[in-house]
Amino acid sequence: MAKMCECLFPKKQEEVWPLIVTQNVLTGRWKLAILWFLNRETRRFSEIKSFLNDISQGSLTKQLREMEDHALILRFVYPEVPPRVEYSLTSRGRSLIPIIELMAEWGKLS
Amino acid sequence: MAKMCECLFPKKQEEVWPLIVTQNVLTGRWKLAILWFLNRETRRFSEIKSFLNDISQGSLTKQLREMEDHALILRFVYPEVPPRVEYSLTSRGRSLIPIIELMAEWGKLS
DNA sequence: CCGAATCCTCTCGGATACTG
DNA sequence: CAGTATCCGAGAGGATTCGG
Repeated sequence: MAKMCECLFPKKQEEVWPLIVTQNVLTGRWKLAILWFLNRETRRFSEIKSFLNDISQGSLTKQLREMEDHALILRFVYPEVPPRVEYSLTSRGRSLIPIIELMAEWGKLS
Repeated sequence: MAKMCECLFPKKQEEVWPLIVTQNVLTGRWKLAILWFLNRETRRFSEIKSFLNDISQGSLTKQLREMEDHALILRFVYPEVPPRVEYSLTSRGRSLIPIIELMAEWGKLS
């Protein structure tokens, strides 16, 4: 979404804060699609990358890190060579799925 | 959201298109807040501006134009001097409110 | 295979000044 | 009061290279 950000609203607009919180968490070019994709099942880095087939490795890493920081996804590194890394939704991340689905619904009808 | 954009997914990922459509429509620093605000009632330009009290006139105009282009809001100009302009949700815009509310809910609990 | 580090580009949004 | 026109800076995201 263009940019969703860390805006501060004054006291009297406190009611919109929660909305902005969610906006900030979901802001990022690929995050919605990633959530959508991980909802199906746990996925490897390379699987996500090929699903979003226009994304660069660097960008994907950034998006995943941010989502991990926001506690939306879990990162598990297998102690293997070559490395294998799997990403899955946390319960917090999974709690965003209803929003994703509503958005998908809306987009279908539009 | 940071940037929500006009990504093209290949055939096999067609299922995410609708999600991306919605993302594109909602992308923009102030759009969610504006939808939230206009849902209460029709508002004048200056009312919206003071609600989002950090926004500049130019930015507000841009956001509103985009939303108008996406047919989310309606713009009505009163033939007066000085000008008075009111913005309201279209039914299409109103159909986004459930999403907004879910997001607000989520932000409250987080 | 996955990711860190750089560099680079481009777009969004803010600041400012000006108009009817 | 509402809007347009310009200019500008910040930061998101892409490309590339290197490394474990």
